[in-house]
Amino acid sequence: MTQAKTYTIQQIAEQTGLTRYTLRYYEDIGLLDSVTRASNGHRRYSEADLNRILMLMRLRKTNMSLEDMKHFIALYRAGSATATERREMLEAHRRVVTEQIEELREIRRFIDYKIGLYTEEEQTYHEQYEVSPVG
Amino acid sequence: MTQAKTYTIQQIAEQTGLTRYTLRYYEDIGLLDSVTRASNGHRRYSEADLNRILMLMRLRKTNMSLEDMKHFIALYRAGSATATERREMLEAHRRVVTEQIEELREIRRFIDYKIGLYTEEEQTYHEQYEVSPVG
DNA sequence: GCTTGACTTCGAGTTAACTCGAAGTTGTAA
DNA sequence: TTACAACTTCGAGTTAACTCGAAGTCAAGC
Repeated sequence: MTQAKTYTIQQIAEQTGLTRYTLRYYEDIGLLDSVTRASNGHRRYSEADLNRILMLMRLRKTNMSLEDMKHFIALYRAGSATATERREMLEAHRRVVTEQIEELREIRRFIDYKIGLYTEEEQTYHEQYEVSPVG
Repeated sequence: MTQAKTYTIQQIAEQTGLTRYTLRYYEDIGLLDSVTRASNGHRRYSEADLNRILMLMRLRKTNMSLEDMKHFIALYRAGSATATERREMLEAHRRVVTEQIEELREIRRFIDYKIGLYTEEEQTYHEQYEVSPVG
C-alpha cells in the first residue's frame, strides 16, 4: 500500500492563505474531522483535509458563518443524508450565491450610474446640485 | 420656503432594515454628518441622510469595513476631492465589486460541478468513491 | 396632572472570528 | 550534546460591529 501524500500545517497555511492559528481553530471547533498525527504529534493533513479546507473557504466567501458551516458539513456527511438531500443542500446554497451575485450586480449598476454623473457633459451641473455627497 | 421632508429614527430603521442602535452607532463613529435635531432633541433625518445610509449599506454589502467606509466618505466629500478623484474612487470600487462577482461565479461553477456528481448516471460510483465528504 | 411611548445620551456588554504567547516536545544539523 | 526550528496544547487577549439598558426628557392623550 503506497503512502498517500500528506502536508504539514505550514504547507497547508501556504497553500490556502489561512494562518496556522486559524487552521487549528477550525479543527478545534469541529470544522475538520480530526486530522491525523505523525508519531511526534504533529498534524499531517491529507488531500481530503485540504479539499475540505478549500471547501470551507469557498463557503466562507459566500458569507456563511462558521456555525452554519458546521451544520452544513454535519448534514453533508451524516449517514442520514441521502444523495438527494445532499444535492438539495447544494442547490439551496447555489441559490444563495446567485442572490449575492445579483445584489452585487445591482450595486455595480448603481456605481455606474454615479460614474455617469461625472462623465456626462453637464458634469458641473451635477456637481453643483447633487445634494448628498455620497448618496 | 417649503419644508423638506424629514424622517424619525424609527422611520429610517423601517425603511433601511438597520436598527435604531446601529443608526446611532453609525452617526457616533462619524459615518453620517451630524443629523439635525427637532426642538426636543430628537433626530430628524433628511432625504440626503437617507441616501447616505443607503450608500453605506451598499458599501457594506461589498464587504467594505466601517473604517474603510469612513475613509471613502471622508475623501469623497473633502473639498480637495476633484470630480476626477471621485470618479476614480468609484471606478476603483467598481473593480472591487467586479472581482467579488467573479469570485462568486467561480464558486457557483464549483457547486454546479458538485451537483453534477449527484445527477449523473454513475451517481453510485461517485458516492462510493468520493474521498472527502465535502471537498 | 399623570401615564405612555418615543425618543435622548452614555457606558457597558456581547458575539463572531480569529490571534497570540507561554511552556513543552521532537527531529535534524553542526 | 547542543542549538534550532517547527511543531504541540491551552487559555487568554483582540478586533470589528454591533447591541443593550439605565436614567432622563418631552409631547400628546386621558
